[in-house]
Amino acid sequence: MGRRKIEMKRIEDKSSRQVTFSKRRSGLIKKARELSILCDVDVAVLVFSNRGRLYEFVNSSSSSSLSQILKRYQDSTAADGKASIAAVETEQSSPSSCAEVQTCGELVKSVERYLEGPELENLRLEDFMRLERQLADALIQTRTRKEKLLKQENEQLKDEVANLIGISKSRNHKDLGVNNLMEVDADGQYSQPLRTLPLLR
Amino acid sequence: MGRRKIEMKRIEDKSSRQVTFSKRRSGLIKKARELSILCDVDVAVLVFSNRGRLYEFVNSSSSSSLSQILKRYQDSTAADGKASIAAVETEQSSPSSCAEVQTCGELVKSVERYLEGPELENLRLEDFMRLERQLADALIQTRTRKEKLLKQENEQLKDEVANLIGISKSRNHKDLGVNNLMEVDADGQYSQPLRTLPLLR
DNA sequence: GACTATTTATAAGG
DNA sequence: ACCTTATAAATAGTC
Repeated sequence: MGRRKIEMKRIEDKSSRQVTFSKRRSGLIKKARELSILCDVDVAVLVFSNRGRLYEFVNSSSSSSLSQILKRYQDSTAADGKASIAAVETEQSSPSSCAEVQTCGELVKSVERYLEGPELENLRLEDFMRLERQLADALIQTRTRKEKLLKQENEQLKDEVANLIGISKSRNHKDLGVNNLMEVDADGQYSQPLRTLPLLR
Repeated sequence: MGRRKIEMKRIEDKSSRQVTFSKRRSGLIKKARELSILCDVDVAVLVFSNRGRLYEFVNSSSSSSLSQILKRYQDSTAADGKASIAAVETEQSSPSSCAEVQTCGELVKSVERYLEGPELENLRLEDFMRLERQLADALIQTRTRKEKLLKQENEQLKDEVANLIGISKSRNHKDLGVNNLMEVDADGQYSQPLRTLPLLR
């Protein structure tokens, strides 16, 4: 149904996959609504984005058992009442202003869900052995990344301090230009001088 | 999409409503499958005919939470004794011989996705600080649970060994019944005697 | 997000 | 319930 026929396989380009996801998701939900109206039947559609967000359609006159199940599900997932609340398509939810934070929150949420859920009781030893390894790995990677960022921040701050000191020192000079400031900065850690510095001249 | 445009309201003629139901239902499920394939997301579609039959689509790699919901739902309907056997339209929902393992796998998957994804580059320090805490907590809880299970297993094995080599006190008794075995086991760690033990008498 | 060339879904009819 | 076909609707590519 487009300019070209497309192969039925995962769309590799991330951007167009996202676009298609958005279009087809709303198409699917529209069709679900039409089916429920035209044929007077109960329909539920659940779509989970890769970020863990839920888009759903459930016609209002759905059987109580179904809506109860779904409600229970939403309650369990909407533990923290912020952006993690499932986006409900019928109400045309607003997109998140800060996807990366939500992504982080999503991971945390799924960890919490996992550790708090009733499934926990049913897991076997091997599952916990495996999970432990995975979490340990994730923790290591997270710590590595955190420390890298801490270090970067540290060096930026050092440079900033160095520059500020240099500026006060160079007050003795007649004509301190941008080029001089850049030389002071040079320690190979970042390619551009702090943007605020030129303003201090 | 037909010879004529139709009003979006319940089709009154029973026969054509049935025909439309059949056509649109399969169309909806086809679209659901395409969405799940093209965009690599989890999709579930549930359609209940007004006779109570369930037609569903759930892509096989669905998240545990989803399949658990569906499973719970199916259990609840089966218990009600309504339309006991769900009619599965096209794709069979994931057989998942062991839902809890899938749950574990799902968490791992989301951790991996999180740590491999391009979003990682956009996160800020605070996100990693928070994530580290969460992962550390999750790790502690996982280790606690793992060790508890290890301990339980250990004690079960000890008892099993004790029973096998006849070290248990009960050996001195003439008539060792199940009740006695249960007493031997009693250390508060598990409520039932091992099912295999009675066979060993 | 809007536009259209196409493909796809499907309403009506056989 | 299955085939056909005219037509409505969805949507892939594009800007």
